[in-house]
Amino acid sequence: MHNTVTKKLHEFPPPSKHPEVTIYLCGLTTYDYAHLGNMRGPILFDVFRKFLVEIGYRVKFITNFTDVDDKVIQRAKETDADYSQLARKFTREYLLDLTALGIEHADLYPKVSYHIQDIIDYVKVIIDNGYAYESNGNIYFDVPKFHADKGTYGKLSRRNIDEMVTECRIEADENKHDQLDFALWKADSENGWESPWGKGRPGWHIECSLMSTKYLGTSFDIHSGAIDLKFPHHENEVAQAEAHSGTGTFAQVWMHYEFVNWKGGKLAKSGESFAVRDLFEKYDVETIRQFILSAKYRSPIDFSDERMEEVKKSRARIDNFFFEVRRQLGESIEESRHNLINKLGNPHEKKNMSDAELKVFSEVESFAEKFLDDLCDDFNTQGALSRVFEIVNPANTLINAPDLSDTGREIANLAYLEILWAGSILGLFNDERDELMQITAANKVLGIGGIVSDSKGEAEKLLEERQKLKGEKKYKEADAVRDKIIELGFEVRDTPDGPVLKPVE
RNA sequence: GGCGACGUGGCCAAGUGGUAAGGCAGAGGUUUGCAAAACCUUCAUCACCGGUUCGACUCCGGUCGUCGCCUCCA
Repeated sequence: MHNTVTKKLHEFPPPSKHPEVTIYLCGLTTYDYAHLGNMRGPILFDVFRKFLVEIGYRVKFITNFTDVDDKVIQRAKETDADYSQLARKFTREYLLDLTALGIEHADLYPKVSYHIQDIIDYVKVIIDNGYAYESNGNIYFDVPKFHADKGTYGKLSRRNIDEMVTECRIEADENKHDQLDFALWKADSENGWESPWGKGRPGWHIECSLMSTKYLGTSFDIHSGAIDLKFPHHENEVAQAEAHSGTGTFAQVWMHYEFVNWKGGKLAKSGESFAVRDLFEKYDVETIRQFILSAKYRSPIDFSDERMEEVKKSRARIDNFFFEVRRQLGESIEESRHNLINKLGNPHEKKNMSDAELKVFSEVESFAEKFLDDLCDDFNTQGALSRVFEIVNPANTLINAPDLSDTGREIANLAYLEILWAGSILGLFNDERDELMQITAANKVLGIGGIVSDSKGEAEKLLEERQKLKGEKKYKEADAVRDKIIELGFEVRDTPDGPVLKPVE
């Protein structure tokens, strides 16, 4: 894993941590619908967790909700709403989006509003330790003092504190001793809670220090968030946690992912943006997930309809392979990868394979290792994804061969199962049984009723008609019938075994 | 001004000190009544300039360019 602090790759998780790893991801401020950028973290960590579990770890994954915040309060004022209700609404909506995207729930979603007393206690300790002071009902973190004692402020974001004072754009505040100081607690008579310093509410950074360490311990394995949180948010979290615990061990690894950009700039709720759920109408959730996974997490990724169409098309190749495997194997499809690997992998079986079969088999056989190796390499999802396409080609060659043998059929079957297995980690490549459920999940978010018309029966009738016309060599008429079938949402494929219908997305 | 990331074929995107995965698009071909699907073939010397090295796209320095953060933006 790449660590932001060292800018180097480190072995992760450290062997001493086996078998449990602890992860904290900075979550969402709940004042609006989530946009696609907000989903990069959750999608990445959904895959990362599944991957860690696959290679034998137990994962404790926590991501928070910032439901007490300037932005929430401001939005509530603008819309004349109660701010805690507003926060609850968007928390709920966000969870629906996560579900629609097939993202496994975190182990815990702590909210700021449930941790006010904890935060007050936490701030007290920092004050007692001498790293914070009170000023007109506000509590500020004393950055210069902390830095003088520990010398670590700016370590994460590689900032020089002396230069920051002259160059930074933080506005001077009468209450602060120093420009760099930041609020741990803000006086707020209107939306505040009682505290030893009067009515107020937590500053932004304190919640994450408190909630991460409360549930994961003073020192935990990964702290993650988008790149823009590196400074000041994460830098301040480190300072708070160290000022609180007195030790220099907060997160072992800092993992920052890049932005999702759109039209040359970043997606942001404050700028031009769109809600992720708006995409559900146009793209199925796997397309969205595959798009996010199609670049490394440390690179920015540009969203556009063109990109999404490309993803969709590439995905269609896999679907077509699945379709062909299911069509040809039908009932005889073997469900266990291990059975097939054991059977096909024994020397006797190998001896009877043709050269072509042997070649494909060895590629399929080594797939899983390559796939996991890529993910092991700083979570290279794009590399892992490309492995899937690497076995689709040879497997397609096999299954479409006119002289397909039983062995060849089994090898193709194995390739199919390997891809399903990879998909279970990536949250992709569900076969048709699950497709309907996902559509339903997305539709629930959109409030669309799940009406599925029975067009298949009709299409089948038309297909028979087309066959008859073809037999009479009335090709024009046959093509017209085919057009009708396409209108019903099916493709017609003429296979050596006769025509078949394939539902179009 | 400070800090950070990045610049790989028409587009997107991995990767590596020893001559560049994968996807999309393009061209040609096999198959097909046609189409669809599939397969085969074909398409780059890695922004530029220096340096280190037997050898660099990969390491170092510089130049140019793009983007982000420094504003409670994921």
